[in-house]
Amino acid sequence: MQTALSTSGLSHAPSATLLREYPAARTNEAPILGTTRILAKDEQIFTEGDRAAFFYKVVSGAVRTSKLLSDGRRQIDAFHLPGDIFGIESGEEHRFTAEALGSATVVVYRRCSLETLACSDGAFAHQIVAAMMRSLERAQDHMMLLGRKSAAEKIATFLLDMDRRLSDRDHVDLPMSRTDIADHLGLTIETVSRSLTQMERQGLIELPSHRRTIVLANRAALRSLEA
Amino acid sequence: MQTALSTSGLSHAPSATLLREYPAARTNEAPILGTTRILAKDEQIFTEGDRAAFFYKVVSGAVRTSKLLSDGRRQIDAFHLPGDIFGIESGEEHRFTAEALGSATVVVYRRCSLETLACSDGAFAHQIVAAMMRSLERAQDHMMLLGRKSAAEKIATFLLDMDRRLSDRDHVDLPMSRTDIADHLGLTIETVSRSLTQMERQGLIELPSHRRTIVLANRAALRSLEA
DNA sequence: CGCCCGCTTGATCTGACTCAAGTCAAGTGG
DNA sequence: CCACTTGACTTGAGTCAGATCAAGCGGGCG
Repeated sequence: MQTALSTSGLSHAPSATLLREYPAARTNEAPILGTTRILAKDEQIFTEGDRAAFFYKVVSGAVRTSKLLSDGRRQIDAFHLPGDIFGIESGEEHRFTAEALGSATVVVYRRCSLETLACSDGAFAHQIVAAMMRSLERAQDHMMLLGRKSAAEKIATFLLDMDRRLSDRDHVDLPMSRTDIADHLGLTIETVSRSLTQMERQGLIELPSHRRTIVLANRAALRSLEA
Repeated sequence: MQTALSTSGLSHAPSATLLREYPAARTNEAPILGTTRILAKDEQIFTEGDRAAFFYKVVSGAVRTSKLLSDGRRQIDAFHLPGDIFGIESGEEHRFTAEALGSATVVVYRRCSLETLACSDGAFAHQIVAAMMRSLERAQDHMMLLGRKSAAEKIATFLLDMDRRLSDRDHVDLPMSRTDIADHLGLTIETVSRSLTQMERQGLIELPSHRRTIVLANRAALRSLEA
């Protein structure tokens, strides 16, 4: 598996760079090598209950990790954007399903057990632990949102978060459907739609195409709505 | 680094034993020493924004960690029971408030930075990482509960979880108030109360004293209610 | 060949109505 | 007295059903 010549200028992590060496063939940079995998829209990366032999880092596109209840109700715990690591488990099995939101590319790393991790190369271990901590912090903030915020507050928080993580200047191009947003925020698709429409009426946002581009016209007002 | 002769018989963790050496004076057992601290009911251990110089393990009693919204709405992210570790942060500040539920005892450990952690003693680091992973897994399961479960399902899940974690045979002695339960499950105190009353009417539980003792009369039915 | 048009499809939006959970205000009992 | 329960009423968000919008497809035709 030969790596493309140029991964030049691909700094996709907004925060600290994690695991720089995603091209598969770059040997000796880290104790664990990664191979890239290209995914089609909605392609499944792993399911709840799968043996957790690997973990992943998003290179391009976006990934959702979700859980299902027996009757089909779904909770999307997180959206993973370029630079984000997902699929780390302490047990033997994946506790989520991971699917590509659109077409996407991920790097696959062989799982290292927690024991191995702690003893292995410090810098590498540190990156993994940092990714875990970030997941934990996001999950904790999200519990506040799910348990205590109103629909409008949830949407405002979500939009500002997406803006921060993937803003193209003044607008956000969401990689996910309304259904995904609803299942992430603990709402229904109708409530998501109505909230967005109302925010547009109030001049907080613009929805130019009835699709996935959203212009944040008044970030300050959104922030005050966030609660 | 000498290991102690005897960390005799003090296994309070229901799961894998973590950090056995809480008595303060036992030197040289681990790279980080713990001193015990005794807390009164509702005493604050740290608040959101405090410098995160220490982390903690519950010895006896119970602790809640919570976040507040500007208008006072509260979300309790977790209850910590004997053996549980809380207060680990990746940043410089605590992101939660921690308070004792009743009178409680905790061991205080000096914080080690993530960098130090990764390089330090393998067994110790492993215990910390395992505690973080457990927090993450609990948070993830709790997001499913907060986002997608009904009031009855939330209560059933909560009761079974408490039963598992501190069951005294057939009944549970809850260490927290209805208000705490409500703020943990994303409900109001009235809804918690009504749900419990209804479960009693249906014969799923018994509330002998109108207080914090709950008899789980029909665990199987509770489990099917859990969704 | 390339364009237009009608049809289909998938996603989103909207309106009318329902209901689970919240709010407010008394009780109750340990 | 304080934590908890209960009842009466309200409401935010869900459900159901249908409309709208934007793409994509395929065939006929200039």
